[in-house]
Amino acid sequence: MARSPDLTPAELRVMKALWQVEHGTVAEIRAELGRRGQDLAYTTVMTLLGRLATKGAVAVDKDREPFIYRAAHRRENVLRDRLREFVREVFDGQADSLVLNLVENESLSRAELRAIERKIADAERTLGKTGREDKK
Amino acid sequence: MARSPDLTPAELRVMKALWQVEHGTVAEIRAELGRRGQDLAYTTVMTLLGRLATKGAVAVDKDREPFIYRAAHRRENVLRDRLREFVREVFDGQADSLVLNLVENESLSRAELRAIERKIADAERTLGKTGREDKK
DNA sequence: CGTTTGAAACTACGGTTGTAGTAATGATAC
DNA sequence: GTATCATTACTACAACCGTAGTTTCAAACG
Repeated sequence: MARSPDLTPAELRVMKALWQVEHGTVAEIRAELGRRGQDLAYTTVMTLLGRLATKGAVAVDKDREPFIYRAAHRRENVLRDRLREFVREVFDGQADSLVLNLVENESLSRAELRAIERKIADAERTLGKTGREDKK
Repeated sequence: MARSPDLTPAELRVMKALWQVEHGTVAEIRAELGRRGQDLAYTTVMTLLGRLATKGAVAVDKDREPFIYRAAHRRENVLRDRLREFVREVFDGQADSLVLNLVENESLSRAELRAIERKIADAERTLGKTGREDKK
């Protein structure tokens, strides 16, 4: 299912700027990065975009100049994959342990906790509907 | 409060082996890594332990030879810090968004969801007790 | 047209990471 | 006590990362 490519931290920051602007030229993406407190030389942004293009993380429209860049993967999918990876590498796949960690160490406001409770209720209902049972 | 040092993926794997064995020689740690499917040359493990020692992530007892290594930070603290970092870098600090992501994308069994609900209830009670209000 | 200019392409470079080989050294086994 | 073995110390090295400079080129200006 078209795994989203591995991104370095700097590359991820570029992707975020790109998701923000939807699509744009190097200059525009650079400007967005600047707005986010990440000031990079024009050529640095080019280098990063070039690397991202090589990885297939961004698509480049070279018909018009300056080239127009656009993300090749949806933000939510990339974040989902990163999270999966993180859960595996750091929490040995124990997603629940990660969540408990967050719930216990402040990190979440009351409203956020409520929102999560709601989602959990939904998720449990879905599990019930599909007859899915507990793992292991 | 003594931030735990930055660890590369390979270094983290060594730390995990170390936490598992509590303390040990290079050979012992290497064996534990092997048990976890991570076969490395003896000297590679040494190199990593050396780097970790330089960073202050492990303490070395050089009184007896072979040296005895031991983690300088508690596992839970290191994981907590890694998680914090991850939430910031990938989810822009939106811990709730991360959790929702997990709850929505399978990842959690029914039992795990229940456990989380319990923890949330606890957390909300604590928030109430301390009179802490929602952020923002 | 010759020149400036904006952008793309290519090159660079020091630091980190993962992995390990070689050298030195001290303890061990005969 | 000398050959062997375990351990540590030092060195290596290619790939990757973050950052950016230099070169090239084509269009736009005047």
